[in-house]
Amino acid sequence: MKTKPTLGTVAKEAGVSIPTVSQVMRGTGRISDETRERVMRAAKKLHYVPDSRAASMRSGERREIGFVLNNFANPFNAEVVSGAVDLLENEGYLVSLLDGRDDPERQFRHIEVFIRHGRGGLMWVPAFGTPPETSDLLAAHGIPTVAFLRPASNRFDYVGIRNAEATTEATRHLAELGHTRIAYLGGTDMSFVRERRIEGYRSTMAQLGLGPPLVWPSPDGRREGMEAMQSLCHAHPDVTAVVCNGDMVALGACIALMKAGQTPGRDVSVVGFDDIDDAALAIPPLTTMAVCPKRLGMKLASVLLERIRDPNAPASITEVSATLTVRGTTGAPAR
Amino acid sequence: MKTKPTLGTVAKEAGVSIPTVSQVMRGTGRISDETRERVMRAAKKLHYVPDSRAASMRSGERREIGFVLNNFANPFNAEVVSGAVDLLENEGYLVSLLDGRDDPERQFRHIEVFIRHGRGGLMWVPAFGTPPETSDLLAAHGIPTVAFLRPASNRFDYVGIRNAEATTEATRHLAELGHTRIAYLGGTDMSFVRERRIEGYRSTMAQLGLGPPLVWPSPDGRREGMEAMQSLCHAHPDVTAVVCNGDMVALGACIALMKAGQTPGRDVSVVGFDDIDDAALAIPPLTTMAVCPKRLGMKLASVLLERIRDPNAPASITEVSATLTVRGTTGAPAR
DNA sequence: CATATCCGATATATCGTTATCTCAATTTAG
DNA sequence: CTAAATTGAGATAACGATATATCGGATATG
Repeated sequence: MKTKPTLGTVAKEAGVSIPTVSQVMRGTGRISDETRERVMRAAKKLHYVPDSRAASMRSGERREIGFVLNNFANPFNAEVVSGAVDLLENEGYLVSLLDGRDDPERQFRHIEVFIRHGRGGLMWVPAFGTPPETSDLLAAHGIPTVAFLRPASNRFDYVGIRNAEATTEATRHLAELGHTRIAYLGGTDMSFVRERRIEGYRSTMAQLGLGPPLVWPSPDGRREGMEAMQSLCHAHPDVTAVVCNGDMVALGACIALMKAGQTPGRDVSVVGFDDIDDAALAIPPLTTMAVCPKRLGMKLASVLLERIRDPNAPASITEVSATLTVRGTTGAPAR
Repeated sequence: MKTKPTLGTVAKEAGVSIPTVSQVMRGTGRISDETRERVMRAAKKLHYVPDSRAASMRSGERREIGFVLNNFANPFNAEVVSGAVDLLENEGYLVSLLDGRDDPERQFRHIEVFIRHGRGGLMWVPAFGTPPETSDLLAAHGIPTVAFLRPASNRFDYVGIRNAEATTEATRHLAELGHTRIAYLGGTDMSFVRERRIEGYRSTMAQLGLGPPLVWPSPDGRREGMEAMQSLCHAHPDVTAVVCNGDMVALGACIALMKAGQTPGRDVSVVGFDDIDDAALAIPPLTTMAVCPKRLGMKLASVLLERIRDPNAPASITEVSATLTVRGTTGAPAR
């Protein structure tokens, strides 16, 4: 048993022609019950599995999807992926993932890899500074593509979050509790997402007549958030509340506070963003702008499916709102 | 620009034959500098990307790998994947993931999907109760396969952890601190991994003359671990230390303790397993049996690469040790 | 000057499928 | 009882690439 079973070997085993086996396997054409039976037996005996690469060459059908994102390890992304994969799997699609690490050149190579390997659709979180080259490549191959979180080009569908609206709500929530020195914590470069979120924060600070905005950068991740919060507290001890760029940074900020003997929600208030699974479980549980990453992933996948179904429809824009979810890390400022 | 560029369209653009373009793209054969130049220009202009499906049909080369695991969301798995993907990416392979959810039937379908889509190698965490059918299928297609964590069949390579050795060390550590009522927390069905870990725990308890072993099941995950720990504490308030089946359960157990006003490492000691990134960051930081998931993933990938290189070598067994990493969640029992 | 060698490119067959067409045998209609 | 329709299957040609063989012409060899 060394050679892989093909239509040919099954046909020989069953004593019929190759097209006949093909038709039996797909349930098309006119086949007598007796022949069908014989072919099925032969296929089972040889463990025949059709080769979808060969099939898709001829038929043009592609049932593999690529997903380029920027940080596997981030739970927000993991949950988005899980939602998207669930939906696509049900429709008979196979999803493969590549980590672009927010590097435009790396992303370009990854997209090329997906095209090379015949993916019939792409989901993609475009890195900051993506060259038009990348979009041209996708367009030249006519690959159904949905940009996620950051719009890449108006040629593609886009699924994202109403960022400014969310940070506006977060900032207002803190102000209503009585906070006046509110900082923005997290993110590094001026990515599309961060820009919008800071915009919401800034404009609300100004509108409410609160002090000058204070933006403190931090890479994504629990440890990084912890370290950034430590340096922020050191540099600006008067800050009593922070709006965070993401839950991981927020959880890190809480760790920093607790290490310094302070209690999140009492001494300093913290608002996260995303509502990853761990947010509700943390001690204290994290107040956050919830977007339900799993649902977002399913939305993303369904937009892609629609695009595949109708490649000529005009590019769509889908934005979902985040909802303020008050838990334990926000409260009135200490006297 | 609607039709996807192929060797044919590039050949026409450059005014040469199809095989010539193919040779230029792959850098084989004898091609004059002038022709090469012309072909390259045409390829760039048309955004040509070779179709690896067509190529692999003819050449037999497969550079796609499948990975069937059982829980995307678990950070341990995420880190293993990240290690494996890093290594395979460098060798020019593309990895796709499917979540088998520990269901043998689902796994069988996933493996079939991977075969159908022409994967040239497979990494696989076999579900408990995998039927011989699954191995037969893989064998019939001659697909290089490495079983991860649980050996599926002696036909395949296996990469795993010395589980019994690790829980022996964990239990001994707790006993040396003075604990006598030590429970085992986590896992549900009697999977290969859990069986071995419990075996190490049981035998050490017996060897040290400690009370009857107490095994308390829990699904994987922070929340589940928390709930299981709560019920364990309720049913057996005399337990002063727990050996956990994984870090997520251990972190959940710590949350349960803190919610009950107790301090992990003072009132009750907790030992995790895996050493995921969050373990060191938790408050208090988690004592755990460290296996470095990223390195493990790379090991897994390298075994697969060797298997692909030499399909006829005898099946190998690779086991790595976990090392006790003492942090903040273990200490002498309270008076 | 005839023959052998090498260079640069093309012709052709093939991988495992599916789409389309053909075709003999059987059934139905008139 | 002949003509038309139906049935069940096979023949053939793609899909986009690669492997192998071929081939004219330039160059080198004896």
